[in-house]
Amino acid sequence: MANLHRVREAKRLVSFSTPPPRQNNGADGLTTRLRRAILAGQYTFKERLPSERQLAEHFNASRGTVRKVLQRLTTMNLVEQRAGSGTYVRHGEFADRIDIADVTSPLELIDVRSGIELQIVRLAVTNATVVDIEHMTGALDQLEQCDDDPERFTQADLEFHLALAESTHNPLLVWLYQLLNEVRSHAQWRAMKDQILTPERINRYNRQHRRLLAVIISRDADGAAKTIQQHLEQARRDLRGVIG
Amino acid sequence: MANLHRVREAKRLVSFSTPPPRQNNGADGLTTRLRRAILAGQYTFKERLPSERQLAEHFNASRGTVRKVLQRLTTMNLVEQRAGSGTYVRHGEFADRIDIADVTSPLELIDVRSGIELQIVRLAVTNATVVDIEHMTGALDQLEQCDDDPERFTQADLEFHLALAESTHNPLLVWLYQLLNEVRSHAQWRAMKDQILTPERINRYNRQHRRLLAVIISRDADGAAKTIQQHLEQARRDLRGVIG
DNA sequence: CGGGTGTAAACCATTTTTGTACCAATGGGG
DNA sequence: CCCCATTGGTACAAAAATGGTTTACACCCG
Repeated sequence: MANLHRVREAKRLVSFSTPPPRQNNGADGLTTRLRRAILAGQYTFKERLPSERQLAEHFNASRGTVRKVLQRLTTMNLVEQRAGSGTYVRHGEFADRIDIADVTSPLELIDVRSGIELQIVRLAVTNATVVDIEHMTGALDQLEQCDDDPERFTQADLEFHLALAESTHNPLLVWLYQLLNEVRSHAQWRAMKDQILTPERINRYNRQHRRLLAVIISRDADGAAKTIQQHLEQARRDLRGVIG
Repeated sequence: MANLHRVREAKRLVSFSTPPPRQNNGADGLTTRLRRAILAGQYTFKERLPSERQLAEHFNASRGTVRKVLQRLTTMNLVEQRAGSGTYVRHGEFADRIDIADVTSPLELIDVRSGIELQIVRLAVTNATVVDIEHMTGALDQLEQCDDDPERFTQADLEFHLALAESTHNPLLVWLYQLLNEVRSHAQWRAMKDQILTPERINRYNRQHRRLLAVIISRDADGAAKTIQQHLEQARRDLRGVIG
């Protein structure tokens, strides 16, 4: 105990404004470490990762802890355990956003957007505040000044729909929508943009946008759902017209 | 020393600016140091910071002092203490570098799932093949053998819904759904799972699952939409019951 | 002196981790 | 075909870590 005291006295002199260190290697720490490793692709799809006992030794933890970690990863659907065989990576079938973008057709994208955006307007009707509505109105004003330029229209359209998503006040929904936008820009969509976005179509889209904002302001849930469905159905039709 | 203190007190009474910074390791000094470290984001959201004893040693203070500091930080709502577990950062929920999973509440997750899954069943009705239906049937059979174990039920439920998603033959949709599953396990969901999944509720969920599969097989789009909406509405209700 | 502050030590309750033993399933080789 | 080593699955108790609490002591300063 006397020794301890001496050490502490010594440290006291060197004690700077150093913030204390963080600590790792609990079940929580291991979970994030392994999860990151898998998401980063250090273990490829269907690869068998080390046995629980090996992992335990490697991470200097007990098998019970490793087991808890693997269980969490299992419920995350990142990994699959087979008794007597091993633990296999279940993530990465579609390894990256870029890959998923490559295998996604514009029509498939619209199918997914339909689900997301319908939910967005539903929640927007109930959750949008006055400030949100101001944001959307501003974005819509900008949007309507892009009648002729497909490039600017695409950008402004994205802005408007993003403001719409944010008005739900659901961060997960916003996050998902931004993810979809990344796919959207990578997909073959860009190639057809110029073909699809004729001035007449842009005008029609803008009328739909204006109507959509109106029904949201009037808190008309059914009307909003109907409007967004018409909007996306229109987009789907236009797309089909260009493709086939 | 005595003089210095008296001067400080005098100044404080006259309420002049900036009391001389006691950069020492008193409770006050430690509070501001730790508070700054947390506000500066040196400890990320939900991170477990060192134990009281470790902090005490690091700051060359006694555990009692550290304890007082942490108590203040707790009342400031910057930090949360759990007996037997540790002290966790409660601040920085809306900082930039965080995982979306950490900031998503179970209710928000259900709102998003509603949109996605509704679209999934819609597309499943039109796109599911005989093989897909076999997959779903198999998953459902397994699901119904987990009446009593919340852990296994969660896993089997995930499997069933995944088969459902795959039956849409829309890779983007499947990819998105798997993304949601990762969030689902990270969130506070894990903590409530055992409270929510009582045997009766599991049974009710399974009846809804069975009905859902039936309407998909019979290609009844409206019925499927209605069923999945009821299913998620039920989940939302159960969740609300546990939370509030 | 008395009040405020910091230190030290001990003990409790809870949670987490570890250690251990055994079982069941898998897969390869004799 | 059977044997057997390896793997995950499970259960249980001991040990360790952690916050919660109390008590006693020392110091400083009004």
